[in-house]
Amino acid sequence: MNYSILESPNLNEAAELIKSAITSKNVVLLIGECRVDYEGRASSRLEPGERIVVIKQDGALLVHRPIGYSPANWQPSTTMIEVTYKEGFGLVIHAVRDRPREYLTIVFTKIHILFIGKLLDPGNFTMYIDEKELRDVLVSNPSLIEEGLKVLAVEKPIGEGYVDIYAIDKNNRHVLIELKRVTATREAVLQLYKYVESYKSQHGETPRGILVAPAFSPSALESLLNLGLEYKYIDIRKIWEFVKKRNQSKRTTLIEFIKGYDNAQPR
Amino acid sequence: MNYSILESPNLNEAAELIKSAITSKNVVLLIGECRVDYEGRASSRLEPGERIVVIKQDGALLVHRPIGYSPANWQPSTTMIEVTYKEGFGLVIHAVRDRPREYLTIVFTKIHILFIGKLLDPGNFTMYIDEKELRDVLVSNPSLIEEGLKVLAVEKPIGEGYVDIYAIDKNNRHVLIELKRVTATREAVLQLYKYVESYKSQHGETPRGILVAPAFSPSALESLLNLGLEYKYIDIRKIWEFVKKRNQSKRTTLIEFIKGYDNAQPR
DNA sequence: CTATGCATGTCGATA
DNA sequence: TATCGACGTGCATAG
Repeated sequence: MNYSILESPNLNEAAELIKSAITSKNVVLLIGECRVDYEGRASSRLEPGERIVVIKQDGALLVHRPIGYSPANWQPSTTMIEVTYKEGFGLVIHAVRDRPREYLTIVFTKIHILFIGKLLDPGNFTMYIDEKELRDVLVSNPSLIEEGLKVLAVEKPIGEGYVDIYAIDKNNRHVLIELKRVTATREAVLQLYKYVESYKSQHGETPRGILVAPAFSPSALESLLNLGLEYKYIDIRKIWEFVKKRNQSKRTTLIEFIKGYDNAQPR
Repeated sequence: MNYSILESPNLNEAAELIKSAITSKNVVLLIGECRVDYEGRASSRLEPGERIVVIKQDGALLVHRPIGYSPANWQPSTTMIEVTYKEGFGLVIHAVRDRPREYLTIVFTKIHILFIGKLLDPGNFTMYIDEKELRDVLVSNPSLIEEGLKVLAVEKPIGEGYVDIYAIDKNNRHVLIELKRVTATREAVLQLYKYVESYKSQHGETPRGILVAPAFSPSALESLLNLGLEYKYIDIRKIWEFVKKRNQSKRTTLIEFIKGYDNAQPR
């Protein structure tokens, strides 16, 4: 990695370095005292304090306070960034986003650390189970939902939306299935209900509606009952087994590897 | 700020430093070559590459790639973090979250930069227009929605939820108002519909339902029509004027200040 | 390009 | 503590 790091740089000098770093698509990382204003969909002000600011190679910008997952302020990657030094004022970073039109202004009065570098990150990122993958597994193995179920369509347009799985049961009754990878709430039930109602008015036939999820909130269960809908628990671990099989799973996960490597690992 | 920074530290030494840094609630920032595995609600693997890892004072952890707003992997603040050095393997960071149970494992094979420091960040963060503020403005100025409207309640419980504004119109008809600060989708319409239906079954009287938003998706408009609900555009800029008045607006925003300071500022 | 729905969403408020 | 809904949600995908 090509990088340079400065401690307590002169703000004027820092401005020049950051400018050219952004032009040449380097990552810029600043740790220091700053304040931040934002105007756009909302409007906010962050009073002075010590923070970490990251400007990424694609113009994404993050202002991180010393606690919390989410940045206090930010700008996604579709951003024009402008850096200037204003005598007696500070180092000013303007980040402007086009759609929606949003302005972010950071003023640094003191920089402790300035890092500039080009990060080489060719590593692949793979997500093993998202909702799509869950759906694929259930479509390939509909008996995980119910014996004798036959899938007729996936993401079938019903009214204004798309039902995750459209199937027919062993009694030749049509079934609309809504999937949730996480705990299903009342919202999910209402979505399914909407599909069932749309289907009814379109086909003059009342289909079964099944909400499939690893867990259900009490209000979801209540709504299901009220609306005459069904539900089915699925075990996400069981799904994993299928995913692993599907992926031929020749590799061990890193976590398993480490567990094997050090059984004394405290937990 | 109290901090220390090391370039290309020995991994073993780094592990010790990071351990005590976490114990003493410092921010830890690493730039180097690592790989990451995650297992929890989903499951992912990130192959080796150069990244920025931040461990915050509350245990929040972020793995940032050189592009993009969002971290490739992360763990929110309710996390136990464990750091070990494994000879011939690397510096291992385990972050375990309790509910939901999730594991994040980072293995560094090379650290370019190790920053450890206690960030002092007392600065207040203020959001000037969020949905609450929008609601407050409309409650104080219901004529922005409709002439002759009188607000009866805010966040009134209806059935299983809360309608943003409950009012009565100039013809003494009750009105349920759902607010959106951004483009209203079909979801918002369904939410409003749910309130109207609940209200009807509770009071035996059909209230008007108005969806108030700065913009509406086509499907939202269609649903509104189908369900016999009304809608009203609001101009977010207009709302801002009211908010500014409400805040007495004695201060100039930082952005305005800078605009005034440097009119030659290119844009 | 817009509309739609998922997300390891996160976060805060509330019952 | 669990649930619910907002979010400057961001983001990918489909039409």
